Amino acid sequence: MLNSYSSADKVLLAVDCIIFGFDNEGLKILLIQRDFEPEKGKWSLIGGFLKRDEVLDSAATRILNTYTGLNDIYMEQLYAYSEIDRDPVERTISVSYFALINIENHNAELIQNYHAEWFPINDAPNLIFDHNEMVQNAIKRLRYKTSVKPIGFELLPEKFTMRQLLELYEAILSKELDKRNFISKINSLDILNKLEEKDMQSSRKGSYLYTFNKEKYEEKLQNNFALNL
Amino acid sequence: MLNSYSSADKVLLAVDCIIFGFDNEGLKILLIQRDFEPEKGKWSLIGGFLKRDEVLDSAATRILNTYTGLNDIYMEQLYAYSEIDRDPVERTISVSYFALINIENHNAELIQNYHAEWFPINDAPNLIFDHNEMVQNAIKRLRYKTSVKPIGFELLPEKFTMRQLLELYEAILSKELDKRNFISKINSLDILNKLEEKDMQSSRKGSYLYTFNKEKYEEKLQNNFALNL
DNA sequence: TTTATTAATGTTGTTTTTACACTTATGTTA
DNA sequence: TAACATAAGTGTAAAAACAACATTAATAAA
Repeated sequence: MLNSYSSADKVLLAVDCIIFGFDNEGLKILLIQRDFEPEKGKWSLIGGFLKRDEVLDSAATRILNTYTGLNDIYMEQLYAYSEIDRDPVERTISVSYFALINIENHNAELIQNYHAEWFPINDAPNLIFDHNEMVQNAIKRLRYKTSVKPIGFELLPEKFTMRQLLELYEAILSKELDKRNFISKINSLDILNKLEEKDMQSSRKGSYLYTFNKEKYEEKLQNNFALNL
Repeated sequence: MLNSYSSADKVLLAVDCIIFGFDNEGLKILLIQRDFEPEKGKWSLIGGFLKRDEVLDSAATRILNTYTGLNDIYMEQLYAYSEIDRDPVERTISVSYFALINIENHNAELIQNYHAEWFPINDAPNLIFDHNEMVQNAIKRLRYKTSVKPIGFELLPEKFTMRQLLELYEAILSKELDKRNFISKINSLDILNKLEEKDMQSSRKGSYLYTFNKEKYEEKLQNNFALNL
């Protein structure tokens, strides 16, 4: 029985993560300042190499966990980048993943130790290799996903206001949305719980807080829907 | 200067192609009967290994060309499959690509020599490894693409009737479409040329033949659109 | 000339989407 | 404590898109 495809070439396989977060300033990505050559000191996506006994999804979650301390995060494979000289050191194919995290949840100390930092997506530094392209493609995918899955919620704190949700969608789609139409569309999805509690930070009147209805949310995650915003 | 990431593991990287075709019997995929171990004699997607000095897209077009003789075919990268034992011989990550070809154009002799064969998508043999899953995901992607790009046209002969186009879309979406609504939606895209010429095969009356308007077609390829069928 | 067959064509009711402005609640300030 | 300032909350009407549907037209064959 054959036990190798001996004539075929082997390559390094990397995983790079586009980690999206959202806070009151807008949509951000988590970047790291490389502390090794090549391109030491330059900004980069968070990444690492696939291990021999590891599945790509596991590598992505391992890498995310290493740099943020987070587990059980929504991640999705995006695309394999394979330009010959994309990494000048050695032929490396990189598979990109995107993750959505609540920006307040991550381990701040950890990311500080790694020289990682959040940047607004429209005001991020130039990145090494083909990472700029990876980010642009990830944004596209995020926009698309947003329209077929109730995915944006991963980015918000547990309790949030309608305004926060609206601003999140505006940041993802980078366009203004009509407040009333947005609210009625979201309500028609029927995945939110309106709480008694109000958030008094943002206004005199205060605005109601919402949480997701986990069950209905999971249900919608299964069956795609169309959310035309 | 660093010239290797010496601690990282290397793996084999394969490319597997889901090749869609369409004829008067419906939507089909091109499969090959393996003539090497493991799983010799079983049906499989057409695939091969990435070479050291080769980009994934090139590998995909090389493989497609090898088995069909075709060049300049629309191909798109889909997904990287990385289960540890997906290939029992050796750890292999496979990147799937899908291609759309006009079933009458390929080199029939070539595919015969390779023991390749067209199968209706709903009546294909069981495939090796994770190839069944790859095919199912490719069908999903094809359906999606169809709704945002005028992509299905790649599968038709140069001149085609509205009925053929309708049946192609019905096959891709696997549902019946209303003929009149379909035609008016297609016409609203404004990417077809209606010829004087009629196809007299299918009826006494004959039905007008159409070609794509290349320019407008290219234009639509840039800017996504929504085609809700 | 009749017949049989498929092609071609438009309208209407329903649903969805968009555009749009005033009132309410409440903390702050005079 | 009354007026004020601020953002929250709410509904409707017009326009656009969609879905459902049946008749006439062209031609080859009988």
